[in-house]
Amino acid sequence: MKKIGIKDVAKEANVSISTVSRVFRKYGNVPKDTENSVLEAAKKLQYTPNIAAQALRGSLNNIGIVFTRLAEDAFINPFYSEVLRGISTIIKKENHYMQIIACDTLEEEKAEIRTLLASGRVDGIILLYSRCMDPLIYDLVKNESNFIISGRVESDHLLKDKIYTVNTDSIKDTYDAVSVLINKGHKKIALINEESNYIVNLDRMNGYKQALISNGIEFDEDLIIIKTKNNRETVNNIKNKLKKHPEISAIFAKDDLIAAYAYEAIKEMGLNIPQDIAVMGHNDLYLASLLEPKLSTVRVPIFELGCKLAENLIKIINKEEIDERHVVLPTELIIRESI
Amino acid sequence: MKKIGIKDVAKEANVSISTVSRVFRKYGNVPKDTENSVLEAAKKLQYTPNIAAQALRGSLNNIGIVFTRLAEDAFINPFYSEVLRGISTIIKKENHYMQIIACDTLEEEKAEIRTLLASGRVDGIILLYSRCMDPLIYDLVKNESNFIISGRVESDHLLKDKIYTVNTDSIKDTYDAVSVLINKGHKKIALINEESNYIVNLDRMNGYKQALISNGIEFDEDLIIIKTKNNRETVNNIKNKLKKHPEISAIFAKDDLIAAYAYEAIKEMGLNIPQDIAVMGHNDLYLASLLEPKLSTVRVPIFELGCKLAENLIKIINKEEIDERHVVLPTELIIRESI
DNA sequence: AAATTCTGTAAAAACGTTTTTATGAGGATG
DNA sequence: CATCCTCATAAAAACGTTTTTACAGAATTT
Repeated sequence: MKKIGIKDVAKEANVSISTVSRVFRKYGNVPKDTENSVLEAAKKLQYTPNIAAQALRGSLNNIGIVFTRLAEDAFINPFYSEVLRGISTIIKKENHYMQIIACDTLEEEKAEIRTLLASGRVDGIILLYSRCMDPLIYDLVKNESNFIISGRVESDHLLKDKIYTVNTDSIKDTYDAVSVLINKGHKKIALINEESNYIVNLDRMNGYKQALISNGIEFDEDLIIIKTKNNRETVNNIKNKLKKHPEISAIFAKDDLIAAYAYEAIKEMGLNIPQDIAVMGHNDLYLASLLEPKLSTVRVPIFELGCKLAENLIKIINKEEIDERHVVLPTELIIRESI
Repeated sequence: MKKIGIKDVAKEANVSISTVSRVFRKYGNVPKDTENSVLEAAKKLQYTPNIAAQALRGSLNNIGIVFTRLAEDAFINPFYSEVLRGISTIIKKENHYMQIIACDTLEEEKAEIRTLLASGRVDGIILLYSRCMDPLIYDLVKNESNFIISGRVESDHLLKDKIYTVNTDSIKDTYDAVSVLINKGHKKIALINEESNYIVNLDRMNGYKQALISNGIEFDEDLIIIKTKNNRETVNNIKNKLKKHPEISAIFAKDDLIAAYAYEAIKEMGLNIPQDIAVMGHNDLYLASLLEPKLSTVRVPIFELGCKLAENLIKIINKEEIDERHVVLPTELIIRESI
């Protein structure tokens, strides 16, 4: 089955190649009847413009979405699904396409992104994370690449005024959430966090600490639990911590998914939520209201986050004005049954 | 910043364009020292081949992944995340890329897929679903498009021998799962299913019916609950059904996510799982073991499903031999605490 | 009526590769 | 020493568009 191109349409319609092109590109200067005969010929031949040829003159209108961490972890958290949904909504409206990027190592990631951008496969990328002092950022800025970050960079980052982000105020969110626990009378509050090389996790820690301090509670390093890759291990770590510190009466989990592990640990120990231990999560995944008792958490407008990321990235690509370089979205404390 | 191309590299290395190309394409007939000077020049100039130009001669090496249903629903079920993870693993190994496709209407979907394939943006597509008598299938076969289906088509589908699928034996899985409930003594078993225009849902219904019949239990249309878009509504529908038929002692849910709604309904009614009502799910999402009590379910090798889909699609694209046109993956009954 | 502008279209250049064809220099063969 | 290979490379064609430039002929202005 021979591929049909603009040339065939031109022949069929008895016009030149350029006329066909200007009909499709809406270039103007083509009378109605000529346009009609071209359109008719195109329809008859089922003509679809070749995207590679178009891209050779312009762009593929592709944007890359970078899932970080090992590919293993990349898609598991429903958070990502929801961001994706937001991105997809905008991307489509703007006639762009989404390319998924998930790498196994940081080195691979950097090389892959470089190639993707340099080769023109994508016009820009969305980083769905923010690592501390990420060399990738420097690389991207140096190459004047189009990109936007979900999250934020260090407050004193040298390139802060050259990059774009969409974020929630993670420190304040955590501060508020932990404060609620404190106001309920909890004095010993454990924090379950993830690896500290992601800014968001630093922020959680920071908000947690500040809440304690500003309420006159001493920060105790030993009340921090770090989630490991092995879920069972995480549950056991939580149990051990609870055994070691029976005075712990509340837990703040960095993410609802992690809060679920806390639930598991607590229940396995025969304790009750919230009577024995209160639990607070973060993100308000749909999971939160399925847990028993229903999880109190911080609602993050994940879908809107995705939309804003896509919206602004496209503006960046088109060199349009962006009002806010660093967008901060509002969150909401959702109190359910777990505290 | 001027974009540098093969021409610049050629000039830098004092060779012709074709020599540079054959170095990169490993075409042979180029001595080590020439090769080295080309490579050096390329490195110095940070040359990356333009993907659009390459694609104009060959292909973009893109495959499209079609999420069906409204974009709203597309990404919510962790099932899709997991399939995606599998696909991504293979795709990368084969030096291909993934394009996400999610449409709002069937009409849009058909047009979009047609354009995507005809324009050369993607070389083939993976359909993450299988609709009954889907006109799209006919369209794809007629156009000799490369595609593969997650799921299966009707047993007597005219094009059955022209398409490729990867699936689990959904009828048998359901049959087995429901049989377990029956063997435990349950006689009135409700089924929570989804819209009947997807083959997988038909299969669930079919397996359910056959299990009943072969155990001498009469099928009762009124024990079927269809999930609606509104989650709260679904929970209420389940509650109403349980009130109307207090003799119901077990529920089989088409999907773990739906089983979670059953949990909610049962708990809100003050009943206990599994003492009052046993619940069985399907898919073994990570959610299943987080629910309280832990959900019994059918484990589907979702990751492997994704891998196989990608593997075979790439074979189809490369016109390689495929041993099985319709791959059926094994499943496993996981009995936890909910029955 | 001549000069100018406008319209509609064609021709051609350009995009950056890959691949086919051509070519010239040595080397081997008769 | 003429012929034929082989090797390394260059030149050119091709991929399918978009866009610039060119050019007739019609319409308008002077």
